[in-house]
Amino acid sequence: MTTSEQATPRKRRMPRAERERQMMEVAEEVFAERGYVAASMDEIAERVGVSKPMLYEYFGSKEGLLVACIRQARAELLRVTAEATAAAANDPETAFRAGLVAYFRFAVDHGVAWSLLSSEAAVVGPQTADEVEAVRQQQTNLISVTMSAYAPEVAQGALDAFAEIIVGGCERLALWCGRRGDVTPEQAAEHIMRLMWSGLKDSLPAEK
Amino acid sequence: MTTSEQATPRKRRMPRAERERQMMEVAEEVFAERGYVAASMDEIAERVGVSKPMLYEYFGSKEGLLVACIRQARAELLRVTAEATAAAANDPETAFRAGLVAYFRFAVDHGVAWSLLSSEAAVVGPQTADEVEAVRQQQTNLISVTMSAYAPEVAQGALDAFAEIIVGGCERLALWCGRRGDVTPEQAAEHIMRLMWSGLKDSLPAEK
DNA sequence: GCAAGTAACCTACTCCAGGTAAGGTGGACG
DNA sequence: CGTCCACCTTACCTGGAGTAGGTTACTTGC
Repeated sequence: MTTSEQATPRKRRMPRAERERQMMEVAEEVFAERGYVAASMDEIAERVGVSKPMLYEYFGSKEGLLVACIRQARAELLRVTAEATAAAANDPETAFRAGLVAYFRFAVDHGVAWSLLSSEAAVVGPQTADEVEAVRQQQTNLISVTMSAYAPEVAQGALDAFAEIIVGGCERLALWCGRRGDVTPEQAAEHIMRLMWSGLKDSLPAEK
Repeated sequence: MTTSEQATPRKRRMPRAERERQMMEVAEEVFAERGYVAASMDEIAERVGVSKPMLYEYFGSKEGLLVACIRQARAELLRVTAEATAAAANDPETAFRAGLVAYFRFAVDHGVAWSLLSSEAAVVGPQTADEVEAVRQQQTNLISVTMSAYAPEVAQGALDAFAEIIVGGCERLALWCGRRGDVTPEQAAEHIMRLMWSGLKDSLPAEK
């Protein structure tokens, strides 16, 4: 009887790492579809084709599962934005624009899942809120550090404030782009540049 | 026996409107303290000094209660920002700054409760997400309309994008101010002005 | 003053989803 | 070919959202 289950790909045993990846993938889908609160661990388990205690074995709790998803996305986001800005390190304007483009491209690629995570996650509990906040702080920090390399003598407080504004503005704009569907990352970045570059440049010291 | 309950202010019957206001007040507190998910209707009911079915009688569901809180805050926010910009209608720069100050003042006044609501609410379900989104759209719209009054010939798309960026940047900056604790609304507004005014002005046509 | 009506309120439940205890199963390795 | 461990399951507990139905006290017409 256990033989020849035609279509169904016969329940497989998997090594932990692989199962974890698969679970996170499914979880991201389900969270995106239903929203975190409405998503049930039973459904995620069922879609993975595994029983609920496995999820708890590997992630500890529903929130833990969400945190794992966010953490992975966050690492990816840091990688792409940092690489983009580093590639054009000699020119602040180009670097800034490249970072923006990379950010918006990431948002587009991860589509619904990322929007929902980024706008939804905080409600859950301190753990998750911290995790989402960490994503923003990481980006804020990247921007702040990059700027202060170009403008060492500007007050740190002002730079931090600018970084917050940039991150918040980008996040909102990314959501807006997703809603409209017809805005490219380059166009989005251009909007940010138009609105902010002039003010940013003026606050930085004279170019070398 | 029903007489002389010394300290406890003897359970009072209240008209619906008053009870509703009181419930929303308590709910805002509890949501802020525990976060939406962790907050329990039983606790809210107990703190109000009333039984759970009353909450359901008046608000329908836990999410309904949250929605009511947000909706009230939203009306208040619209009022203060619209009034502030209208007061200086002849000068765009002053109007913009006044609106910013009013926004940040509101964020400060509502403190933790507002931050949590604004950053937490979306996770709950479509109802709440829509409600929070409506707050932002309301502000976005206000900004967009105000701008297009000054710059009728600028493409609507660009104006909308700017409005989104402004709203997102302000939201993030407000949270940052709350975290630091020592930033006044005026200073916050000044940060936004420094970063954005120059770009905004250049995108608008020559001043009258 | 008093019956009648209704708005405010309560007790006592159901049900669902997060989380857990305790135990099967199959392949790797001596 | 036995035994060990990682992978996996069934069957349960618990707490909080939501509800059915009854009770109390305030108002209103006479």
